[in-house]
Amino acid sequence: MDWMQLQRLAAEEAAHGPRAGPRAGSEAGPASGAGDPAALLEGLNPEQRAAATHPGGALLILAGPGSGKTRVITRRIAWLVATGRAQAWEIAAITFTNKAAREMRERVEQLLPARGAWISTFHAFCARLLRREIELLGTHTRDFTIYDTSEKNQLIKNLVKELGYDATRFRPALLGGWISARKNRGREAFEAAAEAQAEEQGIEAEVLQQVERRYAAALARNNALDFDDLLLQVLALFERQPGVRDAYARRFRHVLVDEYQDTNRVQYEIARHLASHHHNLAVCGDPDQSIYSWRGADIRNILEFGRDNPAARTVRLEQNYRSTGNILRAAEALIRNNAGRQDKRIWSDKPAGEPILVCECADEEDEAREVALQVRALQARGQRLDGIAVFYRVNFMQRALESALRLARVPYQIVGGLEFYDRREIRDLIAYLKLIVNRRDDLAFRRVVNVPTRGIGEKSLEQFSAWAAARGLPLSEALLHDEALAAIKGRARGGLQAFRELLVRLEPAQGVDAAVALDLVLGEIGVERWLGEMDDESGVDREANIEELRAHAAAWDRMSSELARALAEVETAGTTASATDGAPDADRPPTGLRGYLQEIALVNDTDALDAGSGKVTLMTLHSAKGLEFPVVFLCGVEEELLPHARALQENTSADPEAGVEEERRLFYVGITRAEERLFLTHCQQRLHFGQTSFCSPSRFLDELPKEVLAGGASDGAGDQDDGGALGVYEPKTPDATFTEGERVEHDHFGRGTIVRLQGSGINARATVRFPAHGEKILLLQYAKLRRVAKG
DNA sequence: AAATCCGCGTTTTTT
DNA sequence: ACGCGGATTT
Repeated sequence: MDWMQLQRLAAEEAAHGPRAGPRAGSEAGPASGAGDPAALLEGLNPEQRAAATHPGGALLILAGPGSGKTRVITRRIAWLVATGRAQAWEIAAITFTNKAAREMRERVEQLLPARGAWISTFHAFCARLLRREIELLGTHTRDFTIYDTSEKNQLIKNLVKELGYDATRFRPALLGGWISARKNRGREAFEAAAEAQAEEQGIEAEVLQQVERRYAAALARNNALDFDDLLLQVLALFERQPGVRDAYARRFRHVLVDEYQDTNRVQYEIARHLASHHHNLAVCGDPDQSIYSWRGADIRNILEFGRDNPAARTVRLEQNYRSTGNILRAAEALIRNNAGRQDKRIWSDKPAGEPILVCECADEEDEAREVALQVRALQARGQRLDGIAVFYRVNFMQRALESALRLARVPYQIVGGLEFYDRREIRDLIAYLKLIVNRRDDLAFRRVVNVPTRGIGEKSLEQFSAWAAARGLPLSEALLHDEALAAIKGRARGGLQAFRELLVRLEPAQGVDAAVALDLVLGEIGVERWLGEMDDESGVDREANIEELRAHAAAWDRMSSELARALAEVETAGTTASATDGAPDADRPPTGLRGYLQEIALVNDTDALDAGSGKVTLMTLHSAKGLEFPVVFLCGVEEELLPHARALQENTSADPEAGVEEERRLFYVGITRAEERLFLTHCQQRLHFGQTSFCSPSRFLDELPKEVLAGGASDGAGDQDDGGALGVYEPKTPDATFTEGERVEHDHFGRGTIVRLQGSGINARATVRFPAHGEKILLLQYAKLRRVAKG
């Protein structure tokens, strides 16, 4: 989200080289001894060391939460290079999120002078590979566009309409989901299931198939790939072109895959192909943290790794260096309720620490206020805000938390939750950029052909696109034919002509830096008029957004060219191996406009959260995986939310617990992010779709041992004064000062009657009906209410 | 072709 | 409650 931050980062990077990672402290050890193998192993326990120094062959690292997994992988990479077992560029390390990739890259760079290892997500890895090789498949050029989910839905919607179906009944997002599901899991295996499910929703299998076929064709026509295709096309390439497969398999002497429990079938196969020559495949993961089955992740990949690779060495990292005893105990007690897991110990020699606090709140506003107040209290006791995280199950919960934090003047940053790219002006500009790079992108064409308005309406556009379709031409190419325009009448023809000339003028932008291309577009389209015609009474500052985009693009240009320079040095200094040996010829991440587009397609801007930001971090539980914070708040620990109602539906008859168990793992992931303090909150009621619905505490709360909870049994120590903890929490005593129905007086509103009392302690509130002002909800802590005599 | 109005789905989770 | 898309106006 914070674009200025990225810009600053870029500046720093240019000035001082890579900055310290979020957990810089943990890598203090061998920084000085970079390249010295012995120094690289400093501070590792025997298991960690065994994993880091496994010489080759298959390696399975079963890593409990907080067991130093990232540390082991980064040290391993450095160790492989330092001991001459691999060149940096012969290593592929694959992560699941961009955050993880970024962190790993930074930490490896601290240990290792040489850059050049491919450290990225599966998707980024595949995109990079396809930029070089996709033309071998014959369907796309290397300038292919990557469609994100909303672009994909838009395309599907167009197709549904073209087929003459009603897009409200056949909802594009649903269709897209099924198409994606089919691509990701074994295609045949899932086919029947998806169709059955579709039928249930009143969508005929035939429609699904039709749309699916058209969608695949449209992607090819537009020279575009969706997220799933990035993976699938790599697999197709490897399968159809064994030579290419072998070249990469030879080149990547060592392949490492993190979060292996979350790989899907396609990713599994890609990893196997990559390791098919040297067989040095190291995977790392924790079956108890598998939380992506909805995305096709197959937990069997990790459970059966040993079966796939009989010679595999298994290393278990069980010592937890992160959390206090209480937190760890809670996590362990919880996860034990999952059936059929390998019994894995996690242990720590840390003291029990503070108890876990469970807080019942009246509603989501109350909950958010509670979090804000606790944050302030912690801050007053010297807790840094960037050591605090707030997690929630679903994105919509973000709102209440945000507004409470804003009200309490607590600075915060949000991870995930798209926002920025959803803004119209940003999407328009990006569509222009995409169209410049990939002239076949009809989706982008349609988006911007009338932006700013050129008098081109739906009717004339359909007429025009019919002409193009009849000849199998992309829209931007059809535009060059006078014959196509001749058929269009009125104002629209002039508009199309103007657009044609515009595209011609934008042509030179193809090879330039992103910021330069953006400026060219902005200069050509006439920002004034464009902004003028977008309704601005909503108060959104579109000009500022555009400015942010420019700053972001400029920052990216600087960073990528810097990186390219560094890599060029590696190349000239390093080996002269030929291309057939998989040497890093032309092996640089894309730069310029093309690179920028790839970047923003794959990297959510909010991935770059800043550890030194001085801000509280908000994110979903899914985003939280792999991170750690001294203080964690976990909100909405309620039935229907955690476990989520939808997950409960997915308890199939075959596996009646599957849905709940994944939700339990999600909770487990959340708990184990906390180092010192953990707060769990749940509400009595919550606003859902504008309606209040009642909530009961999550079943998972009952699975936590009472002894680790504040106010829990035994422990002897005074839970009651609660001061044993940070002294933060107010005891939950009912506020006896007022009773419902009582007459009270308020400084501002005058006299009224208490309708309702809610909450307690610092959250005690009264709903008071004032004759002159209606009903008001007052925080008793602040509102000075006086009891008045009746009559 | 743009402006306004109405009804419906939204809220799992991410690349 | 809200925003989007479709349908209806002007």
